[in-house]
Formats: sequence, C-alpha cells, structure tokens
Amino acid sequence: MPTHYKGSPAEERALNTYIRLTRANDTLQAHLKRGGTMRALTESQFGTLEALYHLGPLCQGEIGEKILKSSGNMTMVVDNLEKRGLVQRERSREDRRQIEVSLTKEGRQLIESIFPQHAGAIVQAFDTLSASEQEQLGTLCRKLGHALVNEELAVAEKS
Amino acid sequence: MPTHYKGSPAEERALNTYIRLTRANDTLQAHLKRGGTMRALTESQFGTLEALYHLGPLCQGEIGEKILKSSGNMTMVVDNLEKRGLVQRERSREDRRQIEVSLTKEGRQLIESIFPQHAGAIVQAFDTLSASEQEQLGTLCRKLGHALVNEELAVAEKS
DNA sequence: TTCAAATAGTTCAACATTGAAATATTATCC
DNA sequence: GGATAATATTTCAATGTTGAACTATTTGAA
Repeated sequence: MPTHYKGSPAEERALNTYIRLTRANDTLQAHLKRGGTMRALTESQFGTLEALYHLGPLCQGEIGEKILKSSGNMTMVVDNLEKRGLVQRERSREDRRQIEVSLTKEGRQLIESIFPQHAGAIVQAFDTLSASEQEQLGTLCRKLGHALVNEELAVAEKS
Repeated sequence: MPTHYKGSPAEERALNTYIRLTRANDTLQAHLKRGGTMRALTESQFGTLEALYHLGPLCQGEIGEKILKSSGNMTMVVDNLEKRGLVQRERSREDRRQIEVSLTKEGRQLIESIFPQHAGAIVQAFDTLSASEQEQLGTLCRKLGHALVNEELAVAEKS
C-alpha cells in the first residue's frame, strides 16, 4: 500500500517507509489486542502494570516517561487501575508532590499471569521474520528513534 | 531501552524488536506533530484529507479502511472536519446507506498547501537512515504487516 | 530567609478510539 | 415476494490523549 504521491525518489522512499512502519505498528497492536492476552487492559494500563512489575514502585511522572504519555493522562490511567484494585497510590514522604504508585497483590498476580502469554503472542507475531531480520528491524528502529530524540534534545538545548 | 524480562533468546529478541518498533513509531509521530506541518489537524483528520485528496471522494467506511479506524470513529472525525468546512457529506444515490465524503474547496486548498511541507518533514526525519536502510526497514515492516494481516484473514476464513 | 522558578499532580475541554447496540437500507435465499 | 442476512452509519459509554490552566510543594538564588 505505497503512497500515491508523485515526488522525488527520496520523497517516495521516505514516504513509503513511513507508511509501512506506521501500518506495521498499527497492525501489530490490533493483532495483539485481538489475541486476548491483554485481558481487559488497555495498552497504557498494560504498560503501567508492566513497568511497575519490572521496575518496582514508581511515581506517576516516571511511569509516564516509560510509556511516553502525558502527566494529565497518567492521572486517568492510574485512576482506572486503582478503581480496579490493581495498583495503589501513596504520597511520598521525601517529596510530598510525588505520588508513589505500586502494584497491589491482585495487580501483581494479574501481570504475572498475563505477561508470559503476552510475550508468547509477541514471539509468534514476529515469527514470520528470521532472527537476523528481527535484529535488523530492531536496529533500524532504534537508530531512527535515537536520531529523532537527539534532534529534540538539540532543539530544547537552545531554549 | 530493552525489555527487563528474562526469557529465552527468542523471547528477548522478539520483545526487544517489538519495543523498538513501537517506540520508533511513537517518537516519529510525536516528532511530526511537534514539527507543526500538520497545522491544527489530528492524525486521523490529516489521514482523511490525504485519502480524499489522492483517491477522490470516498464513503466513510472506505476512509476507515484506509486509515485503519472504526466506523464509529469515522463519524466523529468526519463530523469535526465538516464543522471546519474542510469536507462535505452527501448521501449516495445508488446505495442510500452510504455517505460520500468529499473535499470542499477549503479542504483541498489546505491539504495542497500542507502536504509538500509534511512530506519534507518525513524525508528529514528519515534522513538519518541511508536509502538502502530505508528500503530495508520498509521491506521488513511490510513483511511483518502482511504476515499478520494474512493470519487474521485465515482466522476469519474459518468462521 | 524569603521570594521566584521549577516540579508533580490534578482538572478541564476537545477530540480520539473502540465495541456494542440501534437504525436504515440493500441483498439474498426460499 | 417476503423473511432474513448483510452492510453503512449513528449513537453511546468508557477510556484514552493532549495541552493548558491551576494547586501544592520544593528548590534555588538574592
């Protein structure tokens, strides 16, 4: 499904790569959701539980950095996880602006039971690519991501 | 930012590729939004205008297929574009269930003025990858995407 | 010390997104 | 031809998402 735009070769190449990257990502997310290994969790909820599981208690801002979401959004995501009894909030004593979020027993049990299945679904989704193709894809994505992040930092530097 | 999960090599490889793909995509979208070439359009609004521009008038369901969004969502996206006078709706005569969406003059002018700049921003974003790296990345993404879509089709076949 | 700047989180409005239920229309099968 | 299935869109509730304005708290500098 390449672009219909007629431009220079460099433009068509970049646009096609862009579309393919975006569509692969969208298709992958939809596939994993359909697979049912996320139970009734949204991506952000899943990411939050996973971060807490692998990194231990974090304050909301830290979680937002990990899953690339705004602070306003984190309030809502943690609200909904708290309503379901999967995480708990506690105001930090050292810095009373911060709120430490941690897994409850139920949250830990849930993520422990889900994660292996979810990882299995991801392995299966990438099964069509050989090991070296997966490495290549990962390397190219990392290179692209890093370049963009560094560019943002350079821009921020000037202000 | 690799996974913290300790699993088999195949699991770690797939998980790392997954994370890098997802993060590259997120970073890229954020970068393009920050660049300002989308004006006050959301991704879905931009995608809708672009589809109408390159493919001509489409009914809502067709647009949703192009930009991978649900029909319920399309109602809202087209609503908001219509409010801004960028598209118009007309009920189809051949099939009165369908609604043809087309660009207004304002919509056409907007996308015509935006698209080249936006394409330029995409070229620049991918500039860090060589031409052959871009081709490789595109090829790997297409392969992954196609495999997942075909799998969905095979599943749907059985029902 | 005290006041200004920075930081963490919340709130809010606007738009996005899905999935399910509802409506309207068209197609199909007996 | 008429019941039934399929299709296109809308509506709704729940959640997500951002960015901006706001509050509370901490930090840093005069």
